[in-house]
Amino acid sequence: MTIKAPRGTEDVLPGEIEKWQRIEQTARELFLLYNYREIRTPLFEDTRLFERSIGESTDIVEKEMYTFLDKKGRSLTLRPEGTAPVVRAYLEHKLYAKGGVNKFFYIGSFFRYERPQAGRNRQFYQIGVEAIGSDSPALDAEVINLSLHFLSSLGLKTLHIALNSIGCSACQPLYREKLKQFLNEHIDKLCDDCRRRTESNPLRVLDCKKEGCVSILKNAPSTLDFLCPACKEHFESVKHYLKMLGLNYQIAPNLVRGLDYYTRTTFEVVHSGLGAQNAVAAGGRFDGLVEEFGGESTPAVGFAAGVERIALAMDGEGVKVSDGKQTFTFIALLGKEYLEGGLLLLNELRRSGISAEMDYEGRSLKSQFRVADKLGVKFTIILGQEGATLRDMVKGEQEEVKREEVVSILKREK
RNA sequence: GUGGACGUAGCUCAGUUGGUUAGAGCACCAGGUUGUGGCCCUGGGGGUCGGGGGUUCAAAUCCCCUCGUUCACCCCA
Repeated sequence: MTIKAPRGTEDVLPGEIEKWQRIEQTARELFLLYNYREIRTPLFEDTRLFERSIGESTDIVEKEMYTFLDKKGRSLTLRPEGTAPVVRAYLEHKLYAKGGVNKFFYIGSFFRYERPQAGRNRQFYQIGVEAIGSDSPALDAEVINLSLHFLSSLGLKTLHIALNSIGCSACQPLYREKLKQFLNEHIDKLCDDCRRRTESNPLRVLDCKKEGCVSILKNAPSTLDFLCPACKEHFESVKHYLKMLGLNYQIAPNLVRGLDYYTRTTFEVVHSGLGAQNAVAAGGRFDGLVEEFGGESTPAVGFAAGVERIALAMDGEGVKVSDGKQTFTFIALLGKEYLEGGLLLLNELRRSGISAEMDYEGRSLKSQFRVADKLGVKFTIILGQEGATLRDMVKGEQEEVKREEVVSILKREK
C-alpha cells in the first residue's frame, strides 16, 4: 500500500459514518422544521466569486484556496466556504423573484489548504443555513437559535454563544479608522502580523491571541461603541430576542469573522473540550453580499457548523450512535453442492425485505456458524439435501422446517 | 507557514548500554467436534520496525533528510 489519502483528507469508515449520518439526518429534519430548504451548489466555482466575497486580503484567499486552471484556462477554485456559492445561485436563478425570505441549507465538503490538526482538515464538511431577504433582528435570533437547537439535538451540552456586532457600511469604516489610529499609536508593541494587518485588515488584529497584543487590545476602542443608531438598535433587538428565547450569550467585542462580507451580527458557538479548534458553528449577517454580486441590496444572515468538530464533540460527550449492523439471517450450507439452493433462498429473503448473508467460500459448517455469530444474526438457516433447519441463535434452539415455508416463518419473526 | 512530541503486525503496545531467524495481547484463518456459533484448547498466516541515506563488523535502536500523525501557533466552521 503506497498510495494514501492526501494529507488533510480522511476516509469516514463504517462504524464512524453512522455518526455522520445522524448529524446529517438531524440537520435535514430540523432545518425543514424551520422552513429551510436544501440547496446543492458545485464543488468548484469561478475563482473571482471567492476573491470578491471573502476578501482579497484574507488568509483564505491569500494562501488557502485550491485554485487551478481548467483545460480552457479558466481559473476555478474548490469552494472554501458555502455562503458565496449560495448567494451566487440565488442571483443566477433569480430566486428573489419569489419574494419574501428565501431560506436555504446545505451539507457538503469544502477545501482549504491549511496545516491539518484536530478538527481541521483540508477537505472538511460543513452544514450551514442562509436566510436571504430580511434585515429583521428576529431572523438573526432565529439563526442563532437554530444553530443551538441543532447542536443540542445531537446531544452536545457544554455550548456557549459568543456574540458581537461589527456594524454596517455606514459605521464600520469610521470604527476602522479609529481602530487604525489606536493601533498605530501602539504599533511598536504589536507583533509582526498585527503590524501588517493594521493597514490591510485592522479588524483582524482584534483576534490576535499573542500576550503582548492582547494586553494592548484591552484598551482598544470597541466596535460596539461606534455602532450607528440603526446598528445599535438592531444589536439591542437581537440580544432582546435571544434573552426572550432563553439563550445565554457572552458579548465578545473582539469576535471578528475572517471573511470580509460580514456585517452587524457575528456569532460563534463554542464547545468546551475541543482544544484549539473549539468553534463548532459560526456565522453572522452579510447584508452587503447580494449587492456585491450585482443584485438588489438584500440583507441576509446565516451560519455554518463543522461536521468533524460536531463528531469530535459528540465523542467527547459520550454520545453513542448505533453502528447500524442489522443482518437478520445467515444461510449455512451443508456442502458446496447446495450453493445454488442457497443463492435462491438468499434472493427470496432479500426480496422479501429480510436482510440475509451467506458464505460463498465453501467453508466448514463450523466456520459458517462463526461467521453467523460474528454478524450477530438472529436466525441461521441450515440448507442441505431436503428441507431446512432453522436455528434460533439467541435461544440456541433449532427445528426442521419446510423449505418453502422458510421465508414466511422468518417474516413473522422479524 | 512556525515550533514540540511521535511513527514496530489489522488494532493496542513490548523490544534492555546498537549484537544472531523482531515479540505479546486482541483480531484473523484452521483444527479439536464425521457436518452447529459464542467459552476453552491447539496450531497457523501476517511486519522492507513510515521511506531514503549515513555511521558501524553489526541499526527497530545512533546521525541526517524526507513523508506522515499529533499538539500548539496561525487560521477558521
